This record gives sequence, structure tokens and C-alpha cells, in this order.
Amino acid sequence: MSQQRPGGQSGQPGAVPALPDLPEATVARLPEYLRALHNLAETGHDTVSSEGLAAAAGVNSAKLRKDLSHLGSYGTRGVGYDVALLIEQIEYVLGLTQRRAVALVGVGNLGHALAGYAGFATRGFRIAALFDADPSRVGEQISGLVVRHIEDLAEIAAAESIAIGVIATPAAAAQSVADQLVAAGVTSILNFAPCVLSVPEGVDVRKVDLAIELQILSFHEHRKASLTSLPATGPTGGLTALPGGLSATGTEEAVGT
Amino acid sequence: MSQQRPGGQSGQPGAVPALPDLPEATVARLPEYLRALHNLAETGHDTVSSEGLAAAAGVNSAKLRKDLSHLGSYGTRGVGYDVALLIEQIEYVLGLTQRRAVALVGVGNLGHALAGYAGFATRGFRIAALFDADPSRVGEQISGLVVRHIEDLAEIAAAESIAIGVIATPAAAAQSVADQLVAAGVTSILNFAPCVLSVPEGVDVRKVDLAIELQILSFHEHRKASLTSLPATGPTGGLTALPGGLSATGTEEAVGT
DNA sequence: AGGCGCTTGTGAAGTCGTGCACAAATCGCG
DNA sequence: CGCGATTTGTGCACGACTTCACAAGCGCCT
Repeated sequence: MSQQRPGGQSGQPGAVPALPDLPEATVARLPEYLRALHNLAETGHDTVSSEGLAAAAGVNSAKLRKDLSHLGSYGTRGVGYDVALLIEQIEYVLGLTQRRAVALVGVGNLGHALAGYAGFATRGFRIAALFDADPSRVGEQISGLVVRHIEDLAEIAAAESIAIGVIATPAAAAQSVADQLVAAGVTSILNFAPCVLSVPEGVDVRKVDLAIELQILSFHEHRKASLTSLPATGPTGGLTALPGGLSATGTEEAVGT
Repeated sequence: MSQQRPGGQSGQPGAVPALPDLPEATVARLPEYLRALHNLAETGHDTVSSEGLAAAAGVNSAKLRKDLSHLGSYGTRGVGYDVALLIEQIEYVLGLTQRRAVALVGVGNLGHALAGYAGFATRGFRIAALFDADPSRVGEQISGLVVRHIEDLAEIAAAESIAIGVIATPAAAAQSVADQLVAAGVTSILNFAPCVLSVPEGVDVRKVDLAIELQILSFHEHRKASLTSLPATGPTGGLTALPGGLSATGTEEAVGT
């Protein structure tokens, strides 16, 4: 609460205030709060209550308050949180005040999509370089960037101060790419390849596996089906009259996500 | 994930081998085990120890044994697990014995990549239909499928027995699409749009947000950077940046890939 | 047949995360 | 200036998950 500087002894004058070491679960939710806050800011809200922000982020309000309390006391009792101030604080804690350079390796199907994903640019990141091992792809231009050969990774990573790498290669190549990223000084990796990477201590790896997400959903489907013996909403039971209110008025063109 | 049915297990006197009520954390790991097991099977392994499989899946061996124990006793003490049998069991529990039909909504940048992603097809799923709200995209052919207008969703979903939907639209359209999916009988949704979806009880939603993953990595980058000048406090010790070693720490077998 | 080494399955303890409930703090108003 | 309405920050209890440690079971070798 009154602890402006968690972490205790920081004898470094002028140094960055030591980051509180947040619970991992909290860290994983902060980006969601941040997105919700940006939405609120755009719709003209100056302050927001924990209840309101929690609803916008899809979590419990008590959890939200506890999460925010971990990074200091930035709310006002009886009023709520100042949206702009909270955005600033979360962006600072997440290290988004600088626009981090990201290297993307593998410009296949998925790599193309990622290279064109506007969400990276608008949320604190800059794709600084694209790489591939296939010579026929080197030189291709995607979203204003030229694909370089993976051999040039170390050189470019150093020049661009790249600390985060994204692997969008086939699984067979992923470990080799990871090794090269680490050798080039990258200390955080986002892996889309369906395999386990082994990296030295001090390097963070996060994994996104699209098939796994579907398989988890499949389990719940299976379970729901095994519990459903009588309910009318059986599979393809017949055309149920759709509620007319669900018109597609809100649908827009599906621009590249 | 949150909306679990309460434990009131009603009736159903021993008919089907009722699905064990697995911990959510276990469910999330089963697909990883499954992938590792397929790798092992392809490289000629007939059996595998918990230690070996755990290494291949990137988890602790005790955790793996406990996970597997939840779905029955399919190991042999002193020997290990029969790879083929375990694959069969996990696929059954995950509901992958049938090839589930999936609807993909939004064929923008990301949607294209997902439609062409081979991993879905090889891991238990069949993309049965593509949808978009943009008339200029309707009719386009992608990976052997014709893009249909979102209006046709209900009809096609019924015809193809689609129970899982994937949303790859801009955030502004996602809620509307989700409503339409639900109205069409879809009970599981994988959402790539950066927003919170509200759905009726009984519908499962999982979310994948690429920018959030990067922001989590960014936090750890920020934290690492702020520690490099501070004394190491805590059990995690200072991250000793072994400069020369580019090879991975573990010498464990790298699971063929 | 019996002992020995290996591996599973699991009780128990420890750690982490969640949600409730409430005191403390702040604002607006009479 | 004090009071009530409102909302934050947090102590505490509970539940979920992880990890350890070990007994029980299995196959092989002698």
C-alpha cells in the first residue's frame, strides 16, 4: 500500500526502481487489463472502478484489486482508478515504454500472418527483422520488410538490439533456430512450433500450440456429450428457431488480424 | 474452463466408462503428452518410462505420473507405459477418436494461415467450413474450401455437425460472431480476437492473444534487465549468463522431430 | 523359486492462487 | 464540519496444483 518501492533494499541511486516480483498469474493478466484500459480510455472514461475494469477484462473484481495492489497503490478509495495513470503504470511494469524489437523466424503460412499482424505494432512491439532458412524465400518483401537468411541473424540481432524472438518454423527446425536465437543474444522466445525447446537458464520460452487449444476444447466437448442424455439441444436435433436479435449488424470487413 | 458442472453426479448406473473428472491443469497437459507419444511411436519406441515421457513433454516426471493416474492405470511397474496403448487412451479421453468438425470464421491474414495449418488435420480435426462477412471474400477458395458468407453459418453448422468454432476476425466483430456461433449450436470457441467474449453457460471459450504472449515475455525482459545491476536476491539466483555455451543444458534425447 | 533392481501409483506435505468479507480511506452533501 | 455512500486494499480461509518420498508391483537373473 504505502510501499512505493517493493523489493526492499535498493541502494542504487538513480537506478530503475526495482520491479516488484509479481506472481506469474498476475503477470499473465496485466496485459488483459491493459487492453481493457485502452478501450476505456478511447471511450472517454477517466476513471474506472475495480468492478468495471474487472468486467471489461473478464475477471473477478477481488482478483483484479489484488493484482493491482501488487504493483503499488494507484487507486483512490471511493473513486476508483485513474485510467491514464494505470495504463502508464502497467506499461512501465511490462516494459512497454520502450518499443521492443522482435525477430520473426519462419515466413511460411503462419509467419506471413504474424508479420502482418497489426496487433504487435499497436501494442508495444516492432517486428525488426524476418528470417527464413529457405533461400527461395530470402529477399521476399513482407509488410515492408525484406526476408533475410537465418545466417544473418546474429549480425542483425546485435544491430537492432533484438531481445525477443518468435519461432514460426516447422517443428523439425525449431530447436536449431532456438539455439541460434540464444547464440545471438535473444533471451525471450515465443514458440509456435509444436515441440519442446530446451534452452539455457535465463532464457524464457512461451509456447503457443493451436492444435493443443483445440484438443482441450475437444475434451470438454467430449465430456459434455457424455453427460448429455436427454436435453433438447442435441446435436443437429433440428433447426431451432434462431433468436432474430442476433443480426450481424456489427460485423465488419475482416481485415487482416 | 471456469464453468464446470457441479459435482452432483446423477444416476447413469455404470454404463459407459464415465469420463474421469480430470483437473483442468491435467487436461491442458494431455495434448502435450500425446504429441510426445506420437513422436516416440514414430521413432520406434514401444514403451516409455515416466521419466522419458516427461522429458519429451517438458514436465516433471512425478507430475506426469499423477496426470496419467487420473485416467486409470495404464502403466506397468518396472517397465513403463505402452506407447500405443497410452496414445489410444489419451485420444479417447480427449475425444479425438472422432474427427471433429471445426468452423473457421474470418479469413483475413490469420484466418488464411489457420485454414492452411496442417497441424489441425493431423491432430484430430477437420476444418469443415470457412466463413467471412466480407462479400468480396465469399467464394474465394482456400485449401480446397470455399469461403461462405457468415449468414450461412447456422445451416452449414447443422449439416456438418460442427461443435467447435474458431474466431479469427477483428475484435469489433468477435462478439457478434460468437453469438452467431452459439445460436448455430456451437458449444466450444477458440478466440483469436483480442477481446472478452460473453457466452451462455455451457459454452467453453479459450483465448489466444499473440500480443499478450509477447507482453508477458516483455515483462520478464524488463525484469531481467533491471536485475543485471542488482545483487541477486532469492532462490532463483542470478542468471549467470554463460556466454559461450550455445548448446542446450539438457543432454536428454531430443525426441526425434 | 526367490531375490533384486527398476518403475509406477499415491499419501502427504508444501506452494500457489482465489474469493470472501471487512476495515480504512475518500468524496460529496447538507 | 460531520455523516453516509462508495470503493480500495488486504487478512484469512479455502481449494487447486505441485513436489517429495516411498510402498507396492513387475520382470529378469541366478
